[in-house]
Amino acid sequence: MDHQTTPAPARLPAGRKAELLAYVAEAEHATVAQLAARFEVSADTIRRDLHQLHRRGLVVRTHGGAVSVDVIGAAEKRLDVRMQIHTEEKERIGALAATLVSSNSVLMINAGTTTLSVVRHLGERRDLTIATNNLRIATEISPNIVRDLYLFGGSVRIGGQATIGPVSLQLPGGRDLQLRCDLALISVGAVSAKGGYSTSNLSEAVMMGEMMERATRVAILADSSKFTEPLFAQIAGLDRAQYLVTDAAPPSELAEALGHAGVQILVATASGQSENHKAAQ
Amino acid sequence: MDHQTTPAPARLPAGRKAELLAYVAEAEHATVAQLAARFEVSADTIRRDLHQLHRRGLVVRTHGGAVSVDVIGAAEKRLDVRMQIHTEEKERIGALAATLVSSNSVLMINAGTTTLSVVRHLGERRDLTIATNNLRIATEISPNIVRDLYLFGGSVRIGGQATIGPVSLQLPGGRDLQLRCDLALISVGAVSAKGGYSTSNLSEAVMMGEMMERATRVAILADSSKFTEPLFAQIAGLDRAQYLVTDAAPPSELAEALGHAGVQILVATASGQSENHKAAQ
DNA sequence: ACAGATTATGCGGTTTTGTGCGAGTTAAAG
DNA sequence: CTTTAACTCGCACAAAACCGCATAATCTGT
Repeated sequence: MDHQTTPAPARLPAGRKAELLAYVAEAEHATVAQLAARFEVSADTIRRDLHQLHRRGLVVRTHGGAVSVDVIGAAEKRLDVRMQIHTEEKERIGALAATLVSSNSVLMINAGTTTLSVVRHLGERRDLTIATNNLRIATEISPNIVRDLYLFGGSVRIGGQATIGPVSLQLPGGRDLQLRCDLALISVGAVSAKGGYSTSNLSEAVMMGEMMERATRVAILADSSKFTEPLFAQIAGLDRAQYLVTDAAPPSELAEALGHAGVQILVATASGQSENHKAAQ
Repeated sequence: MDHQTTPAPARLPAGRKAELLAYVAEAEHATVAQLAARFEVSADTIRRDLHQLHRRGLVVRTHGGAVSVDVIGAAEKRLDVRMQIHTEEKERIGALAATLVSSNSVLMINAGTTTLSVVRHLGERRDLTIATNNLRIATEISPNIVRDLYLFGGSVRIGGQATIGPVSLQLPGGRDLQLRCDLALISVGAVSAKGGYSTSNLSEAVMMGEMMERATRVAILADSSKFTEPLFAQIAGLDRAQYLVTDAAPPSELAEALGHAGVQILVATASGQSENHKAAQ
């Protein structure tokens, strides 16, 4: 696989980024120096490009270069079926979001790997009441921290470990009860100034919206790759949440919109633990 | 498993970690010295890499090297299965009960290890519709054999991998639907001539009863240790089922009662054949 | 068309990360 | 109990990343 296509004279930034993405995708991995030489720009420019592509989730940035998302996906998928991509960012977000949870409170948690990582960090809490549509929570949670665990019934999303259905429970006795909770933990697909919170699956969007409506406080979980254009189905406007837990400060426009909507932004910095930096490998 | 792919020509740190992970995954275990030679870096670097992968749960660190999570995962799973007293009898019962299931049919399955073993033997079926309160089914079933999978919501029984609630589903739209199925697979706690089918948990008994009422045909799964006195909560009378799948012929008094109730007794023998007892009236 | 604003790029600084080496410590094996 | 191998910790050095700023290119509004 030779990449001697063009000497790349004067090209548009966007065009270069597209080629850069194609290059990384085909070569599976590339170093910054390599790319700088190939496109005849400075290493700093390559870094900035890769940073953008990383934020859009098209590439995984690493120290020294970048690797294709398929590669990391394939590598992790091969042996990590039970524990989906559990990256450093998601763990940090989960740990920070867990600080919003106090003992004896009532939670609603939607499906998703990010919310699952919150559950892993609830070690000190006790007597929680949790209602969720996430099947994995039932298997991963420690029995010590939970008083009651309820699972919303419905259709099981194939592949995903979640159910799709209404946010309600009919306990033996027949009639439907109105449910409330202290805190809803919702992992969304996208956060944008224009489109608010959104995701790509309509049924899931409905569920998330219902959970949010039943909650006294709402925390949105979204890593920085979710700061993009709105996706297919809008869940709610920005002002519907009290907290946004993420791993990097949102772009200024979005930050301003969130501030205007009264959303408190919690950023999980890497400094907490002296672990590795970006999502490696 | 030949790993003579590359002599490792100046790789990215992250890229090396990815390959390292793949190497460990395939070889199942590897020593630090081995990996250091393979990737042409110092043993210290390998140690640091393994430490990071360990923190992310992708590998298990041991003295001298690391082992793949699959291996220990499989070991745990075996242990897990053993914990459920996953005897050969139950597997035989599961295999035999699976013969009652035809493609394109609609099943209701209750919680329990015996019913779970039925699911493992459905390999050839296709386009099944399954409704259950068993969380394990959602994770263990192959997506190829199921068209739709529904989970009854409710309280999650601690320790047990099952939900407790009414046998109904409210899909988005609001109102409750009447459900029917072709076959209900019910694993019970006891079968007796006097007490019919019974179990020790009241809520579960209610669920089993509801599943049976909604089924055209009912198969009871019970190994021979269940031919005892009735337990706390009666589920239904003997005549409510069409089949009893077990691993040894019941005592004569019970066999007679079952025959009188019109129950066909399927015995899974050690040789894999099924004896077909239709007790004479 | 032109001035101002926005974006993109490169450069020089500092800071962080990755790596190897050596000393001291700990764990496994004979 | 001894001995060897592996681990931990601290340090040093180099590469990479980050930050701020200056400059060039591009876009926008009148």
